[in-house]
Amino acid sequence: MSTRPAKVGRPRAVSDAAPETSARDQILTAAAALFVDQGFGQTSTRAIAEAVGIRQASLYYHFAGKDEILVELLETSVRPSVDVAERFAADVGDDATRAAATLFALAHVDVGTLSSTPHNIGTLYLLPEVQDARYDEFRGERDRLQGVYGRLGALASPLAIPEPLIGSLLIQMVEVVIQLRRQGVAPESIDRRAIATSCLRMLGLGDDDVRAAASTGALLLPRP
Amino acid sequence: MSTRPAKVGRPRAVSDAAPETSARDQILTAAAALFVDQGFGQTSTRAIAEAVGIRQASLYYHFAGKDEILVELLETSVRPSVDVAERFAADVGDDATRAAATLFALAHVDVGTLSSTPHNIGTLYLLPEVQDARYDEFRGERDRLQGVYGRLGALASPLAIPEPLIGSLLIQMVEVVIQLRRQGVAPESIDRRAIATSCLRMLGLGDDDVRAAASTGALLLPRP
DNA sequence: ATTATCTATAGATCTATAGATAATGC
DNA sequence: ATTATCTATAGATCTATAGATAATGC
Repeated sequence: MSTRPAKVGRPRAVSDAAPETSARDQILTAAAALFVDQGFGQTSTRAIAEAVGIRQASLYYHFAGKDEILVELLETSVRPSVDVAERFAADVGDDATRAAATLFALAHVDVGTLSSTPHNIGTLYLLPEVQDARYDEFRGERDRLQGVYGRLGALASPLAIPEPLIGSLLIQMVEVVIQLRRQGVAPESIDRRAIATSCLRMLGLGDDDVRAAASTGALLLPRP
Repeated sequence: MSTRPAKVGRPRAVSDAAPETSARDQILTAAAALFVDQGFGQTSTRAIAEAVGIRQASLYYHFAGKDEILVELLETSVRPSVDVAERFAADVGDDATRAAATLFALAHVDVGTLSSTPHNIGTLYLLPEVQDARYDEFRGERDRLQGVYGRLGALASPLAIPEPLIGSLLIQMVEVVIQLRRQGVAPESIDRRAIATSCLRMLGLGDDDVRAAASTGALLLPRP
């Protein structure tokens, strides 16, 4: 049997439910769950601390305040998506067929991510508080993600839809997952392929092109 | 010159900026603006009162609490949409062509409504607080709206996308307006037709069918 | 008498800081 | 000595109620 590493610092008053996880991560997880279902302003530092099993004041050892917790949650949720998107988009050049396949793959991955995230964390982006200047950096990353969707979509589409609208519409379609989960749909039952192909159809691709893009795009997906 | 009607009740300490509007409506408007851009939990009753130009305690003469204000805002924002949707959908029968035209018209109207609403009030639906049982009735109305979109979409589409996903996707596409406005796009510059036709393409309609549905659907629109 | 406001305030938070304490590390 | 917690609390809110007041209505 594994003896767990002895812990530095005064022990908690309430015994630690997840001793393998760092206190910092425990806080992030608890806060995410609360922000998502009660909102940011409605969630007190006390409620977060209680969920973790520490005293309210102990939060401040790890974070300067509630804001900092949200900043961290937002950054870590969007950064990986942007990285994937820019990696995918790098190889596309200006080939419409390839753009369509890449877009399929990107949408498929993002739908998967949004589906499997622990507490429907995607919702955080919808919080009104995120409009505040405090979260500019996060919104900047989001804009980059939307830019990638817009460029791929404009390239793949035979139509002349303005690029900013395309980007917004595509992201919006992918984020239907957030609303489905809110409505109680089981994350495993969400059909990634159906959503990704809907994106392609929205762009005006015909049946055959959609099918081709989906097959080629499937090859770009990470090993399942 | 019009002499405005004498006012009952103790006068306000601060002079009334919009004497034509009922206090109740002034409160709703001010609260909507604040909820939308700071969030519900972050908005204090004091802030609302201050925006209106009354004392914090005076709010309670008109509303039992902050919740009641949000309830009222949600109800009045969704009810008209549901009414329009059900009126539109009533005449469709099971004719796919007619369903497509009706869906075009419905999407066009809703995009227009979301575009022209004073404070991007559509955002309210995205507040996490709205998940609470307190707002069940509102969510019920929303579900009806989504149901209409789903039925029309399923009828119009040559594909076999599951109806619940169709409804969610269509509403989601229409609500791209909310995100566009958040991103600073001018409401007048939002292209209703482009969004409504995107909905039809997403369903798998070909170019000709989309064009036909848009022309027929345009006839269902209220006089502009 | 009724209406719509006001002033004042109780009681319940909530955030953030100061300083103590109980572990391990060296 | 360092780390991660604790206890205690100041000071700033915030919500909701009680009761007074300044208009109009009858």
